[in-house]
Amino acid sequence: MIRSHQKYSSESLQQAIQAYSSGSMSSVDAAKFYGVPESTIRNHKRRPAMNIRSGRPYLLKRNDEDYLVQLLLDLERTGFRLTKKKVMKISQDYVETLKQKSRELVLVPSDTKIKYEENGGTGKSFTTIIIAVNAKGDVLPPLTVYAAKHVNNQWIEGGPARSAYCCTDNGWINDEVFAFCIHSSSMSIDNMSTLSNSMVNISLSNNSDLSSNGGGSSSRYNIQSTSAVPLPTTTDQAIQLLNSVVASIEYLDNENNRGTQQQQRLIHYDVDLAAQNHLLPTSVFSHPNIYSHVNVNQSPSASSSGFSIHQSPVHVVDQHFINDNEKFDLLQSDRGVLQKHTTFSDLSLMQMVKPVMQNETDDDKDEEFLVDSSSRMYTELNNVVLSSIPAPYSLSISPSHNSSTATLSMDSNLCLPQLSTPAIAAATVYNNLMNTEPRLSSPAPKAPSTRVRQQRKFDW
DNA sequence: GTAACCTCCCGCTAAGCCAG
DNA sequence: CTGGCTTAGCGGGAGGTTAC
Repeated sequence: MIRSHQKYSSESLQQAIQAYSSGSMSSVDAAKFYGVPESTIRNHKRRPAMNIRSGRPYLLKRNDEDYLVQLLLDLERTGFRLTKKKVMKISQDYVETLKQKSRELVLVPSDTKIKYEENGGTGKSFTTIIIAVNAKGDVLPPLTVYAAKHVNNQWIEGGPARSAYCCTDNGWINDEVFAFCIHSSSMSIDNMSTLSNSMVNISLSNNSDLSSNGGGSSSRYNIQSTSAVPLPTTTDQAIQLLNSVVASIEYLDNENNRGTQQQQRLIHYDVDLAAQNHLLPTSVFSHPNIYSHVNVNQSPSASSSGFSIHQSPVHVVDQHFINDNEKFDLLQSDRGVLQKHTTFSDLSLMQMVKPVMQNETDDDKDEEFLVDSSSRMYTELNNVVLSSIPAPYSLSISPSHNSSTATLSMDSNLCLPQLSTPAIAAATVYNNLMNTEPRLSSPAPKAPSTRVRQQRKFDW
């Protein structure tokens, strides 16, 4: 028999149950009067806990569900990047809270906040802090890149003056942020940028017309011209002050577990190989001039900054011939012509990062970060002498040092993990660099690894 | 690889039926 | 008339399938 399902209203059923329960009507009379099946009326009297509806019960009441939705929307508006996992976690906690029979109400100050995430949770939520130091020792104000949609005002508290803040989806720098960094620093970087194993000659302008000049579709800045000069890997590692990964990446693969020491030995092997070929020094900053293969001269007409690099011994490499698979780590000069080679360090580094990235994908498909921070070790550059090259005054954002050299001193008392916010961490490092008096010294042995890259920490 | 869609199962209520 | 049994219908969730 096909049943007609619930053609009456909930109010009619409630009134019928009330009439039957009070004894004013029999179930038959109430069924006829309110149009509700008599068995349904009797069922509700027999089981008062029954709900008036069909199907499985909802997990949340309408009001509770609306509140949860509003909460998530508010979090998004405040710049909190919500991933699927975080939404699930918040919802689960919310449901658990509602399930508690006794909900305690407390009175707290209006500025009391809930610490949702500490130390990045899984260690994959990073905040990038970029403090640029040129070879002369000039320091640019920090750029802090948060993994969020909008910069929260609380995130910039304690940061140094003139520092810049921005957001990306994953907290890593990208092309747009790089251009923003350069633009916000109000500096002309003509002929003065060293990136990823190459010295890149970039000229930027804030041109809104991108299509006419081949600019990137997503970039607001127009790179007018570029050229690259190959540099050794060691140069790149030394100049990347805050992210100097000295390949101390441990193998996670048990079968190929070699450990940190072996990785460092491999790097040393790479450096020794370069030394045998009479190439650039093993320790870049210990060399009198890191651009020993490049004649750096003042040129009043070469660019607006009056600074140019004459690179007669080095062939300018067209950027279009550079791709991710080609590195310019070794420059063999014995034949009179510099040639590019993919070095052992590149190969080993790629082999090390690959399993980490694979594990990352398996462990957490929701997150966007590719490298597990727990498998990376960062090495500070302690008491490293920055060699001098002539630089235009326009590049000197900080008070210029009269000396031709500056010592980059990273104090061991910079307890970055104990700092509360990335902005304060940036201020600590930045102020330390600014207050360091230049002095000549030989490179000191590398200090024990310290994670300079501060994990995102919410402590509001 | 991922999102959308479909199917099946399960929990719950609605409703018909019957015996007392 | 009432209580109890049985089954249909509703809706959520898990897992599989399919399309992009």
